[in-house]
Order: sequence, then structure tokens, then C-alpha cells
Amino acid sequence: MDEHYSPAQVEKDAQAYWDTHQSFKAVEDPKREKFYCLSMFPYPSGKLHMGHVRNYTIGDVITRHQRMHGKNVLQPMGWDAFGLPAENAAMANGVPPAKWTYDNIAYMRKQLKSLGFAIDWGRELATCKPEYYKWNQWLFLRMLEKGIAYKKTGVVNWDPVDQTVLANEQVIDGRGWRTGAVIEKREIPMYYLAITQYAEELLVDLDKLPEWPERVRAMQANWIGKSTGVRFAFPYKLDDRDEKLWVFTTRADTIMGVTFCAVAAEHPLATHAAKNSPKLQAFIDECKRGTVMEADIATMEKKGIPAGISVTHPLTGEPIPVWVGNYVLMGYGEGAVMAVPAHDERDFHFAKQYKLPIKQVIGVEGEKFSTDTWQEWYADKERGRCVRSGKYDGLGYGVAVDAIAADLKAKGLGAKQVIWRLRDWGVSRQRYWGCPIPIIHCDHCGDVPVPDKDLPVVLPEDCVPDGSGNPLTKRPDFVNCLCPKCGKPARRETDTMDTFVDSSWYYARFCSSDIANAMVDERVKYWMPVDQYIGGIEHAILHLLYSRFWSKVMRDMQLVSYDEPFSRLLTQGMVLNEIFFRKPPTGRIIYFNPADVELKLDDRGQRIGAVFKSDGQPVESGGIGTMSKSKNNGIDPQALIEQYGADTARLFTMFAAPPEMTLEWSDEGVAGAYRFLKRLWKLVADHVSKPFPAKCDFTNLSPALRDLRRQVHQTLAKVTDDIGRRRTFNTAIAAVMELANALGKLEDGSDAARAVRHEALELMTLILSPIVPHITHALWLALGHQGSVADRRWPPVDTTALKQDNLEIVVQVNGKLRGRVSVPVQAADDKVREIALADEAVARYVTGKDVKKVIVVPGKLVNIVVAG
RNA sequence: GCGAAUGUGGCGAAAUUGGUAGACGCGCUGGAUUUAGGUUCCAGUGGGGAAACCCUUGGGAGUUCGAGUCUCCCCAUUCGCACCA
Repeated sequence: MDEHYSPAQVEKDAQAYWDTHQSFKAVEDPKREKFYCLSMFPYPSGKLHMGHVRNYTIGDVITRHQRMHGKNVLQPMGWDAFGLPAENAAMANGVPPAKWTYDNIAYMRKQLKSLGFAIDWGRELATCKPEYYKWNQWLFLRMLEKGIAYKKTGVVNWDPVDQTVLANEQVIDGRGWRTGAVIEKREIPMYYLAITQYAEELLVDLDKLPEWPERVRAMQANWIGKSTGVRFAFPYKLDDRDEKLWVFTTRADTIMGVTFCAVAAEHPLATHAAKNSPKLQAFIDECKRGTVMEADIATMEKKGIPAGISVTHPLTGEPIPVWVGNYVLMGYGEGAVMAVPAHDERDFHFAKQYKLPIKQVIGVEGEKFSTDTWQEWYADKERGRCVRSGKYDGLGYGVAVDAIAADLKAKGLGAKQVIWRLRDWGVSRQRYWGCPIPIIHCDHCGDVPVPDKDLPVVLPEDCVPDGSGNPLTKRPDFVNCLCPKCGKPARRETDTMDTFVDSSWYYARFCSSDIANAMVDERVKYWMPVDQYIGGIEHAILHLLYSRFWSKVMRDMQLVSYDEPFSRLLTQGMVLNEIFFRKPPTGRIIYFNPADVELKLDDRGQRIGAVFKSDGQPVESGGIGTMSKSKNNGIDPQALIEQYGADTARLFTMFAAPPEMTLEWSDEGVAGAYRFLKRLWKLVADHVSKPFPAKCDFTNLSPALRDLRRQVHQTLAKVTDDIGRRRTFNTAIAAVMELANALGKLEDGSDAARAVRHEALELMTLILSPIVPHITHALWLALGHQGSVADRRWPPVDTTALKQDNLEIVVQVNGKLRGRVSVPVQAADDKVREIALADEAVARYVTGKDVKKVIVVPGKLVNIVVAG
């Protein structure tokens, strides 16, 4: 065995072995228990980033660990290959998105292979291939037939200069990212998927996912947002016709406190009122130009203007003025709200700003209402009781809502209703690099679905977007077609599907990615659902919710039989790195890559400054942030693999933080991981440089060797639990490092010691193999074995090795640590108490004092409570 | 703004069920060996104190024999908010 660890050679050898033996090819076998381990597939953006390395290493550790437990494991890989960045690259470089995407896939596939992941590459797929997206189109048509897919207008960002629709991401401070033109909102026809039809099931079935992180389930539940309230109307007259202004509220108990109503700029009432008011029209136009993003709406200044119209309060009959407000959205609820300034914080501030009346109708015992400042209790549902509300006085929230809803119902002006925060999923994108929506527009027949036999509608791969609209519209060979119904010339739909469609069912396709005549086949029954899904926390809501929805639609079409696609979910944290910059007096901030920055430390290791290596001049620190191009703080995994090898990259990312937490990059930490692998290599090399020890009777070891052997099996037990149950890879690695330190200190050269060391090294090699598969592949061979460590079974704990005669017990006096005593394992509590009280160090704190109580925690500690 | 999370030495972190705070790693200090240097090995390393001992888990209160862990209030940071993926 070579004395020096050479990762490049070691990794090449291990990968060659796995390749020639097809070690990770997954074959359905009903006799074996399956385990489907899936990491979220990457967008082929160019090269791997650290987030990918982290994601796929976590998946690979779980995959290899499950394999060693005898499971039939499937770990596939594919490409989420449609999307906006390919079009941006096309604009920048003049390369068609297809070529850019395929080149990136080729490069990134090579990178993934160099990291040694136990992937079944035979099932690889890319969502931009017609054989994949054909089934997006096919299922979309089935949804259309069932009324799950439908057409209505939706609002988009319109760049008036480029004459194109922009993604939210391409709108910066209300302006187009390329043109700088002020963005307008524009309403266009779009296709929607009725995810709200599944809202109840998507909410209730969260209970079927106990192995999902609590926080993700909470976020999904909030997103779906079930609320029960009252939908009711304010009647009014319009040109002598009787009309109704409908609103929805969860606080019907405050209805007697309504002092005005507010409607969205797009509301018909606003449109009507603006006919005679240029000022109102101007305000409406301003609102219509504004943002469509919820976060902006929530934080922007609330503005309003009176519509000059009044409606009638449905219970009191009083006239209620109507305002047009920029914070009311047409897309939510009814596009109109009742305003109760006394009991809604937003209404309160709006009323103060525009000097509108504030009328208290809820009171809390002992609290005094004042219109000067908002107080939390004004909106308190639990403690509040109706006041100044006539017949409702004294009623609490639930009772009041029921009584008021009943009265509104009697007048035919409203009823209780459940509403959802969840909105239907708009899937139309006015973009080229996506899956074409299979619809043909005919002047005679309207919107005609493409017949199944004509699927897929193939996207031409040679377009080069230039930023002005969708290039598909300029492709007569794509657009011009014949109507499938009447045969007359017609136009093909040029919108493509949201890329979330592609990622909503790829996990099912991996089970049978080779078939051409169906979306999925019977193999999904064997592999699905995914046993372990791993991906970024940033996908906690949208991707996971859409995938759950899509699964339920496929189930209702009898394509699959599972209710939920992902049994267990691990959401990995982001990879962060420090941000360095200089801010010139004029011009833009310049960011420096941390690899090019040198830190200045004082002699205690405390940071005193940082300089750019090339010029030695200081740079400022902008704190820690997610690795991103814009902040130039990314680390290229490729450079890391070339310098230290894949195992070091894998070891560091698993060791630096638990998987669900953010991970801060550290070059020194990487070097530390490499050091450990070198030490491990040397431990084995030194050991195998002498003849292997003969079989040894472990029941008759010296106390020191017994202790060491106990530590070996304690470590095995801990690592088994940390990887298999807790998924805390960092503590598993720390435990093995501790063991390696103990082993390094063992200088005993006896036969027994060499036998203990041999067992320890074998076990360490086995249990580290999921994390660092290449080096352990080589060490396993060096330790005298054949074949691959990856194919070995996980070792069992020798429980006899764990036995000990005495335990160390901590002794506290009044909760403070005062001593340690050794007690026999089987000692009763009384005996432990006696030994503790007799201890010299403890006696100093107890003698002459009144012992009030002694608490004995078996196997752990004794706490002596004394007076004074 | 709403929703979700996080906060522990100089740094990344550990403490799994309310029971020894700081495992493991990095950095730093001193020493040894080797080298042109990176390397490797040994010892030390939360703060204060001569010591006994005291203090210490973002801040403040509380429950408990005992709180990093539970409860309440406050502060800071990060993620998501529907056309980035």
C-alpha cells in the first residue's frame, strides 16, 4: 500500500470499479425491499455550485447507507432543463438555448460523475426532450377535459420598449432590467390549473406526512390558508339599477364598525366612478402600473381616493362611502373589502391618514379605547366582546359571527363561506424555452386541443431569443398549422408552460424513463413514493405543493396509486460565504471573490482586516450571504475537487454543519477535512505494513484495550443512529474523528492490540464509506478484502463490547458541579447517594449544612440540595 | 407587511428525553522534526482571578432541586411571498 494518499488515483480507481460492475444500476425486484432516494434535479446553469455538491452528497450518503442495510436502492439523476437563464445566455452570446443547455448538461454530468455519486445513470432524463415533455402536454389535455385546466385572463409585467412580458425577476424597482422602461401591468389570456379544487385535500393530507419537517408543513398550511368567514354585500343603486358590492371578511363580528369600503383599481365600481373624474382615472392608472408582487404591496404606502359613490350598510342601512385603494387586489377574494378602522390595523392607519371616522364596536374588559394610537387588543378575537352594536352587544367572536351571518342570510345579502389563500396556478409563460402548450387557435372553431396522435408539439431547437418578445411568434413553420377540427388554416399557441410543470412529476418518470408509449408504467408501483427526498429549503412551498397537486391529479386519472409523492423530506440549508467589496466614491460597488482575499489576524486569531491579494489594499466585509454571482462570493467545486479530491469536498460539506442548517464556507475547514483523510490513510498504511494479526479472543483484553474496543462499538452505534435516524452527518464524522484520535494514541504493539486496531480500522472504513466512498474503497482492499466496500453490509454492534463495570456519576450541590464519583453499574439509587455524599470534594460543600433533598438520576448524576 | 426558521468561545459547531455547556474541526500560542515553503508531530487554548473560586449559551423576566433546552416579552439575522429555479 502506498504510504501517501493520492486522491486523484484513488478516486479514478474506485469510479472505474463502480462503472465496470454497474454497481448502482437499480433493477425492480419484488422480493427485495426498495428504497427510492431522490435529490431535487438541477437546473443546468453551466457548472455545479456548492449547493449542488451539498444536496447530492446528502442524498448519496443516505443512498449508500441504505444499500449497506440491504435495501434495493434507486438514486436517479436528471435535468430541469427548461427555463429563463438559457434565454438570457442566448441574448448574451447568440447561442440557441438548446445548444447552451445540452452543453451545460454534458459538463455538469461529468462533474457529478467525478464526485462519485451512486447514481443509476441509465435512467437519466432531461425535461427539454420531446419524449419527456410530450407527457406534460398529454396530461394538460386530460386536465382540460376534466375542467382542471381552464383559460382566463391574468396580469403580467409588460415592458413597453422591448414589447415583451417580463418575469418578476426581470423587473427591478418597477423598471425593465434591459430597457429601464417603467413596467406596466397588462391583462392577457392565460391557462390556469385549478389547484384550489384540491385545496382541502392538500391541507388535510399534510397529516399523512409526519416525516416532513414541521416547518415545511406549517409553511404549506399557511400558504393554502383556509379561513372561514362571511361573504356579504353592500347594496347600492347605479343608474337606478339595484347593484351589490360583494366583500369577504373573517371578522364579521366587527361589521357594525364599518365606516367605509375599499375597492381595487380594476374593480367595475372604480371603472364606473372614474368616468366623470379625471383625477380618479389618473389614480387608477397609477395603481394599474404598480407591482404585482405581494411583498411590495404589503410594504408600500397605502394610498386611496374617494370614488364619490356610497353603498348601503346591509344591517344598519347607513350610507357607506367607497374608496379606491392601491392595497386592494382584484385577484384576491372579491376585489373589494369592508373597512373597520377601529379593529383592523391597516384600516386604522388608512382612516387616520385620510381622516375617516373610527367607530369602536369591540371592547375588552378593563381596556380603554382611544383613536390616538393602535393597540393590539383592538383586533383581539379571544377577549373582545361586541359593544355599541345593538342586538349583538356582549357577544364573543364566534357567536357574533354566527348571529350576523344568519341575519345577512335572512336578508339575502350574505352567508358564511370558506375561502382559501391559495390561488389557481397560472401556467402560461410568454417565453420560448419551455414546453409548448398544445392548443391551436382557429378563427372558426376557437381554441382547439391538439389531438393526442399529434403529440408532442415539438419545440424548434434553433431559435435565438433577442429579448423582444417570444421568438416562436416569428416562426411561421411553428405557428401556422391546420385546425384539427375543420382543417382550415389556424395558429398554434406560442405560450409555453411554467417550468414548475416539468418538475411536478419527474420523480415518477424516473421509474420508467425508457418508455415511449405512456407517461408512466407499472414500475411506479414498485418504486413510488419517494422514500427520501432532499432539496433546498427555498422549494418548501411552490415546487413541493405543485408536485403534491400533480400527484393527486394523476391518481384521480388512475395513472398512479399513491396519494403523496414524497414520504420523507429533508430540506437542506443554503451554502453561505463571506462577501467582500469596495465602494468607490463614484460608480458601482465592486465585489471580490473570497478566494482572492487575505484575512489579517492578530496573535489571538481575531480578525483585524482583509486585503485583496493582488494589490494588497483593504477590502470591506459585507457579512455572510448565500453564494451568488451578483455578490461574487461563490466557490467553484471544480477547483476544490482538483486540489483535494471529491472525498474531501464531500467530507467537508457533511462535517461543517447539520444538513438542515446553513453552511458557511471555510477554506481552512476544507484543509482540515483533507488532513483527516490523510491521517486515516496513514493509520491504515502503518497497520498493514506489518503482517495481519491472528484471530483474537476479545473476551480477555487488558482494561485499556477493553476501553478502546468499547469506544469502537460505541462509535459504530452512534454513527448508525446519526446517519440512519437523525441524519446528523456532522456528529457522525466527529465521533469517527474522536475514535481515530484514540487509535492514533494507542502505542501497544501486542498481538491483541493489533487485533483490536484491525477491527477498529475495518469498522471505520465501513461506516465512513457512505460519506467518503473512494478512499474507503481503497482502504478496504488494503485491509485484505476483495470487491467493493460499497457492496458490504453495515456492521452489527457487538453489545458485549459495550458492557462496563463502573460508571462515572456527576455530583452537584444545589445544581453546581462539585465532584465526580465512580459507581458500580448495578448500584441501587441509595448506594449511589451514599457514595456521592461520602465523596471528599462534595463533603466540603455539604458538611455542617442541612441536606434537604437528594436527587439521583440513574447513570447520570446526583444533585444534593442543601439549605443556606 | 405576512409566514417560517436561526442566534452558544476568535470562527464552524456539539450537548438526541429538563441533568457535566463548548465534543469534533478551524484558527491562534509555545515546542519538536523536516523543508526553500506548504507539511507532520507534541502541549496549551471561553472570560476574570495568585488561588479558592466566580462569570458565561442575543437581551430581559418566569417555572424548576437543576434551563442552551420549557413559558412570556424584546432585539438581530436568514429564507419564502405565487413569472428565478
